[in-house]
Amino acid sequence: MATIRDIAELCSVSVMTVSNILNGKTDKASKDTVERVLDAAKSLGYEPNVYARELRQKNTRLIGVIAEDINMFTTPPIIEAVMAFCEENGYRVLVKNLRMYTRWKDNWYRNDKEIASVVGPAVRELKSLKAAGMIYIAGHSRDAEPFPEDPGIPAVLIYARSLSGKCTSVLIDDAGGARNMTELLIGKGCRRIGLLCGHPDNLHTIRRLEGYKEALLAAGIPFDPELVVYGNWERAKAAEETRVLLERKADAIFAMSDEMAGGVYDCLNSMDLTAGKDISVAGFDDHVIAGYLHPALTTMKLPLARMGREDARNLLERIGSGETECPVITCRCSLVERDSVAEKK
Amino acid sequence: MATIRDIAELCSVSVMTVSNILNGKTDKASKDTVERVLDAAKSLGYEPNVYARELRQKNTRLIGVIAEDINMFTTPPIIEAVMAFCEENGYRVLVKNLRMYTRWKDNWYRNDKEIASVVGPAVRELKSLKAAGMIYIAGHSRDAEPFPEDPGIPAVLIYARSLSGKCTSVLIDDAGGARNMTELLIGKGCRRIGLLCGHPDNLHTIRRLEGYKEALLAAGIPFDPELVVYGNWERAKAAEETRVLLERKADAIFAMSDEMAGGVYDCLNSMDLTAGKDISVAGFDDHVIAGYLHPALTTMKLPLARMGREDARNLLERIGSGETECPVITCRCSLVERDSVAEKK
DNA sequence: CTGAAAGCGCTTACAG
DNA sequence: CTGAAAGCGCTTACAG
Repeated sequence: MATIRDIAELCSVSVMTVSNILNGKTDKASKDTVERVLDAAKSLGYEPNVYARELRQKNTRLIGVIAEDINMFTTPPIIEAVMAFCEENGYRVLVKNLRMYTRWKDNWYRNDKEIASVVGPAVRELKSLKAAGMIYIAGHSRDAEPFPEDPGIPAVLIYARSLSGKCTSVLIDDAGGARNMTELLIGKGCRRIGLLCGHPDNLHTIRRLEGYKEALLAAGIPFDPELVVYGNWERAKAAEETRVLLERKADAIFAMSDEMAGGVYDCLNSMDLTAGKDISVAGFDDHVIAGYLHPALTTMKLPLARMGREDARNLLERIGSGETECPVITCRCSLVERDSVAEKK
Repeated sequence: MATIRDIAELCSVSVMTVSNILNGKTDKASKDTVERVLDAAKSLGYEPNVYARELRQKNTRLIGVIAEDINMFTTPPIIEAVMAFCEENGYRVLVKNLRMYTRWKDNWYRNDKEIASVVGPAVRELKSLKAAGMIYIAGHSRDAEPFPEDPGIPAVLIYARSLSGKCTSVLIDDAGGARNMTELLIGKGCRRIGLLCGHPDNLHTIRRLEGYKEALLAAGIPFDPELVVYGNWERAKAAEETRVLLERKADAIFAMSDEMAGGVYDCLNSMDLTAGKDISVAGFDDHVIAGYLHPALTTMKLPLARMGREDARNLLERIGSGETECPVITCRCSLVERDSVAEKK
């Protein structure tokens, strides 16, 4: 590996001139020298030694990403977008995977103390690596404070809301997505839209419920609490709750996740009913399964890539500007119409 | 951040004594000193400066992972397993995502030159980071040489086969998986098993076809080339080919991927036929969609986590031992029986 | 059992 | 426009 010194010797200049030129401070040297140094660097295949540079400088070009679980279907598209943006802007990205799901199955998000015991070391490692910024990708929306001791560097939360306001938060427009889906259903003539929710205390649940109510209100349809049932984001429970909704004469079922919509289909199948024919069914997420359910599921697509990009953009901006204001950024979902919602006869 | 020097001053010893002790060379110091230094390190919250260490040492504790695309469903579980194993053994993992799919859609694996133009910089970066080892995660099986110029450090390929033998290759036992699935089908009484393949020149295709033939041979069933059709791993084409297979009186359809099995279901649905009732259908992968297809799809689960672990294990072993022999490691699939295969009446 | 010195490859004031 | 010197935090021979 060629070093700055090799270049200096080759060009008969000092290492610091080379350093200056390589760092773009070309006004400090004559055009001739600049050219000779640049040529030499190229011909020697010079690559700066990251360790030497970062040891000396206080600021690195490293962004640390902490993902609660890269096996959750929402995480890889976000990471991909974050990496793309950061790398285009000359930052390296280091991903730490907390493996929450493997560790504790579904129970992990109930236990903030255990989470802290896993997040802590990851944050410490990134700080000892002198990361210029940190991105925390939560598995789902909630109020969270992954950096209890002030991170000390710009930080962004995706999918979670920071209570302290010390991090930017990037969130899904849950209310808007649910409102739009409910409007679609109303437009098709549905009047008794059953809402199959996730856990009651979950932020996605709360916001999507708001959106549902807004749409009803705007259409002048009275809100009937009987038509709102709670599941646990899982397929099996969703199938059970579907039966309840059907007994209550729902003429459409809007599930808050595609996996739960899978449960709705299970129930319909067992009763020889068909989505989009006997009853309209809608999901949320645009998970891969949506297109393979039969009939294909109409759903709201999560703006994962956009969230990743907005997130990285905000972070790099704050790193560059020293801005300390941390906004809450909300990204819109988009409707994907397939075959499970039909005009009501 | 506390440094080695702070500890030295606090304990009134030299920095090198501290360095020795912190690196486990405790035989070079008195028990008393060891204890005092360790205590001081803990109370100061000492974290070694990675940059300083890696600058000085030739060997780092960094494993570089290059993924062709982390959005492929096979990749995250592999990365997760790799990270888990490496971190348990004190290695950091840096993931580079090549974003092949985003760049070139489905065409990327046909163009080795363009691939090289993207892989090259990633490899160079990892080498300039002095990675102790490299892992390349391909999107699918093929003969590949991601490190055309000798990597110079231990390297492992997942999902691809190295022709040069300069990398360990970790592969799926495609032949075994296909053999087992075919045996299952034969055991259920099927005699005309239609095989819905991927691209003809693809390694998965070739090996799974072998396994299929082996099972037929063992059962004394003559191989009928009419029952083998080729798709392109995609759903739509698979639906078309299913029709061909049905015309040729297949009594079961074994699709080489779950996504193609989705196409089989599309065709059956359009003809009012049901998998597991009118005809047996089997897939390969155990992709999430398998459980949401209706009836749920019987398939072969890919050993992704095991591949990741075996891979990391081999790499760390070779880093530790200096062993240069590069084995080809094959991991078995496991059968997941659901509802799409039934006893033939 | 312990330490003084050199050096990894770079950047940062400072001087000329 | 150019350079000599110091130093980032650590480890590596070498000496005592």
